[in-house]
Amino acid sequence: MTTITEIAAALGVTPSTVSRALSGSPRVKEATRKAVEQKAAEFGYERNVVASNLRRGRSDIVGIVVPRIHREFFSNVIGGAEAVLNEAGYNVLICQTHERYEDEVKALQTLRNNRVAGVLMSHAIGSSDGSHITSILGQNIPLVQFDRVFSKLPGTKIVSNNFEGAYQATRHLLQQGFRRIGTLAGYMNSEAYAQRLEGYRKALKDSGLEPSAQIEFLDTIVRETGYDACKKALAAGCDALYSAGDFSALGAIDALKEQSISHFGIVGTANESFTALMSPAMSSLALNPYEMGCQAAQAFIDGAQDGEKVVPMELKIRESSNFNITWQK
Amino acid sequence: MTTITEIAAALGVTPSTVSRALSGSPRVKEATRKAVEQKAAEFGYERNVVASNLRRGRSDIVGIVVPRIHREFFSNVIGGAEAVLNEAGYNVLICQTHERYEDEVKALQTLRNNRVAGVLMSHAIGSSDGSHITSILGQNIPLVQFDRVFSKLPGTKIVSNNFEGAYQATRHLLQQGFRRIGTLAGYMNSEAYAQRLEGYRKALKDSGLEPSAQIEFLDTIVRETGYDACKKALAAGCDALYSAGDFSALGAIDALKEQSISHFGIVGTANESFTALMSPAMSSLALNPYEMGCQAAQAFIDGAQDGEKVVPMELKIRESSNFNITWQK
DNA sequence: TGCAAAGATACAAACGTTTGCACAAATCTG
DNA sequence: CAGATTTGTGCAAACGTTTGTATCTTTGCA
Repeated sequence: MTTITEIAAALGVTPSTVSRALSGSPRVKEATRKAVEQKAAEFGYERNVVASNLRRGRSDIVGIVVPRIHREFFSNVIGGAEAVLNEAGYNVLICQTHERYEDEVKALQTLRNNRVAGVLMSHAIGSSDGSHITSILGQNIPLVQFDRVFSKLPGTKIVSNNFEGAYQATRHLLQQGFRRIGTLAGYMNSEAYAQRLEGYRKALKDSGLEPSAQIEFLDTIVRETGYDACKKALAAGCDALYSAGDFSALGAIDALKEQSISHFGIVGTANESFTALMSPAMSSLALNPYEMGCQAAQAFIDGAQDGEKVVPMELKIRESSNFNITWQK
Repeated sequence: MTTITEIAAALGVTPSTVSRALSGSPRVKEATRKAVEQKAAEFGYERNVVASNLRRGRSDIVGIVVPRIHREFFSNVIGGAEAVLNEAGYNVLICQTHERYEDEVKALQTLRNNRVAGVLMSHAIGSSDGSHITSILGQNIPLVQFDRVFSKLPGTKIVSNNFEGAYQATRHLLQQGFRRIGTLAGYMNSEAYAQRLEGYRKALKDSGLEPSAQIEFLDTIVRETGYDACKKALAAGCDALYSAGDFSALGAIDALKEQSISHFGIVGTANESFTALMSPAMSSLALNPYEMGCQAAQAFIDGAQDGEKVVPMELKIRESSNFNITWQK
């Protein structure tokens, strides 16, 4: 690997001049810049970013921390963020927390130790308050949160209109004719889930129905827990469920198919691609992950001011919320 | 951020001693090591990996290059690799190529410039020979390829038994009673796809059938091209398709449902999760991505010797390959 | 007790870049 | 044309570690 020192030697100038020439400083003659650029090309020079980062005290790497990359939602956020960041000259270091607090701490430490330029993150279910985040990142590493955010932390937060969305989804079920609607509600240490629960409750109230803790199934976000909760919902006389996640809705459908239930509506959340492909197709409250990723990246580039940006959700109406549905294997 | 120099000063020793103490060198007295470790803990010291990497000429980051992370196959490979690599003290830098040669070149340059410890990759469809890979990475960065590999390149290759798998999948269709079986065949600059095509052909020949270029639909890996190819297959009198990918198989199914075809079998490849959830459920030749990721990571850790490791595929038999199937919307 | 061997630490250079400051040359001003 | 300003380059330190070599201190053994 050639260095700026070698280029400098070949041209009879100093490394400083080469450095300035290559980084576009105005303090170098146009002719020298040309000469340097030519020699650099000739030698196949590429800046040693490790040295550069050490000297500058920061890197062009932006860390993205997500619970799991294979969730479509997150991989699409990453896709959006990456597109914007690459365009702006940043690279992306992706860390998974597997929903565990310990892994989240490790990931943040890794990113800080690598002196990343910033962090975009969606916190793990296992981390119930954000104090570790700021204490690890300190003052110098800008933070942008998306989807699952701790609103008391500094920096920009990119969120969905969870309250509105859940309200619409629940109202849609009511309009279809369902009357006793339960919810698979996720974890309450996540503000996103808490807001969805509130939206669901508001929709019930606005229709003159009283929310009941008996049919609010907390902490259900995976297929298995969705299955279990749905059985309880059936026992409790529900005829529909608004699920704050698609996988728990899938589990609920497992239960419905198993018992060949009729007139039981389901709306999930996230619009994972399987929802459109399964049969009957699942209605789902779509997030807009790619857009959220773009906005998170842009917020970082713009300097991560405090504040919240809302990306709207969109209800995708399919067969699972049709009143006349019969669930069969 | 505290440095080893500060710790050294606080203890009245030199930075070298601190460095050695913290990195477990046998050349420091046990008492000093204890003292150093205690002070480090007290100061909340964390090694500046950027400086460390510069000095050592390499980092603990392993680059993973994939076409797209939101393909389940790849995100699961990444998951497996990450598990093994984290365990061994490495971090993971993920790059997407979006199937484009130019992006692949950029990704590899980024990784090299960051002095990654190694690269695990699955090449883009757009890159038709691997010469750029070795020329960018050079001698010092070990390379492990997985799934889509260039076999002439040095380093370990982790592959599926594509030939065997496609042979079994096609034979399964034959055994079900299908007689004119076409294939949605992917891109021939990828050895994995080429081998699947060969396996398919062999299965036909072994049943006394002659492969025909007319019903081998090359370059079809996405939903749209699968749809188009299936229409041609129907026109050509096919009664089944072995598809080298799941998304093209999905497109084919779109065409079958549109025309309410009966007795037409489909087997896809990759076992994306939607295949089991859709209805009728799609038979698919499952890869073993998590295991491939683990093996790729392990091969890197073990030193990336030349050679090939084969991870077996497994045929998941579902409804789409049942002879009596009728496709309906 | 003396001397060699081993053990522990210090010294200093190096990794490759960036950047404040100094300085020289070129240009401008009156 | 002298002095002031601008422009272009060099010098040298710094970023925080790591590591080969040198130096000093123990320890062991005769």
